Amino acid sequence: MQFSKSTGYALHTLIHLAQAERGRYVGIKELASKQGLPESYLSKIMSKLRQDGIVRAVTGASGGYELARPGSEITFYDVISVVEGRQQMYECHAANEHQHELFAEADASGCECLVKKVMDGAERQMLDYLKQHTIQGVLDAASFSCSPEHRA
Amino acid sequence: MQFSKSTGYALHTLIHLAQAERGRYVGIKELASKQGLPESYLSKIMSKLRQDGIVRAVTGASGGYELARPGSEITFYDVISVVEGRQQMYECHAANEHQHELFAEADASGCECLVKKVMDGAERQMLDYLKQHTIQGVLDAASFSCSPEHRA
DNA sequence: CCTATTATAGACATAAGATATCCATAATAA
DNA sequence: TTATTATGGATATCTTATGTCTATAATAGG
Repeated sequence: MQFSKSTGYALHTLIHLAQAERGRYVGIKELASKQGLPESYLSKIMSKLRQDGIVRAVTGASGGYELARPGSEITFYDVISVVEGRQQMYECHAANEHQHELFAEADASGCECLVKKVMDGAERQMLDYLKQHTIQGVLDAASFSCSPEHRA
Repeated sequence: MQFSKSTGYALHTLIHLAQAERGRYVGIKELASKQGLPESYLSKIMSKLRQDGIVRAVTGASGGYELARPGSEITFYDVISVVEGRQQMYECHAANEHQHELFAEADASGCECLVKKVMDGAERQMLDYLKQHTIQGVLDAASFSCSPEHRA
């Protein structure tokens, strides 16, 4: 039950891009070396982010990546859905025919597995929170909470 | 980013135990067959739950398992922590020496990685929700939402 | 005491997914 | 034309989840 490393890589990379001056394309070398991780691997993650419209990519000399929209419009949820995939966190694997009758009345009444109901509720709490936090939000928090005044 | 099947097995099993009459020990055969899953595997999960004080076990003929405390005092959180382990869902793997200065001032000022801060917040939302839901709560919801009156 | 039953623990096997590497190709700027 | 850079596919490695098997210990009942 852990987020993959890829998720962390993606988030840190997007923050890096959000800090780059607008119009400049940042290459995979710079992005990877800043975090001390393999370029080829980060490439794949960036490729996903591009296919999902979170970043734009330009091939060729002086090419690279840039955010496809402002950091204030890229939520943690957006990023995580792409990298982790969109399956739900809980799947009920109990064999229906053996499962207790209380939890297996889906077709008749719409009464689904109540364990799943709770688990889905928990997931929703987390996702809602992630939807409320953006890449830009982290940068704003950083300039505040790490400012000399705040730290003094 | 999925809960393991083991978590589902554990939750369904505990609900089964909560429904058994008090003082009766339910054996692994019954618990496993109800869900259509291998006994040896469920054994291991039950063993963990016992070591963590969620169920009691009795060996020998007519032995088996029972809840160690009322279902109203066993939260989803309790169960999931045991089965999934207690590590946090997000670990920051960015190499500190390469990471952007904004997020690597932990020792000096207590200003930790702000990505992690958001991710930990998200996790907390989910765990709080899971702490508010109990095994007994599911049974109560079942007798209500699946009752003939409600379904009519 | 003997036997059947049941949980426990460890070793082992298998499958799946995450992480990573490598290479050939396409696109682009200079 | 050349150097640079992203892309995509194939492959390798490592870890974790899942599942199986066996020997052992504990207990109830005869």
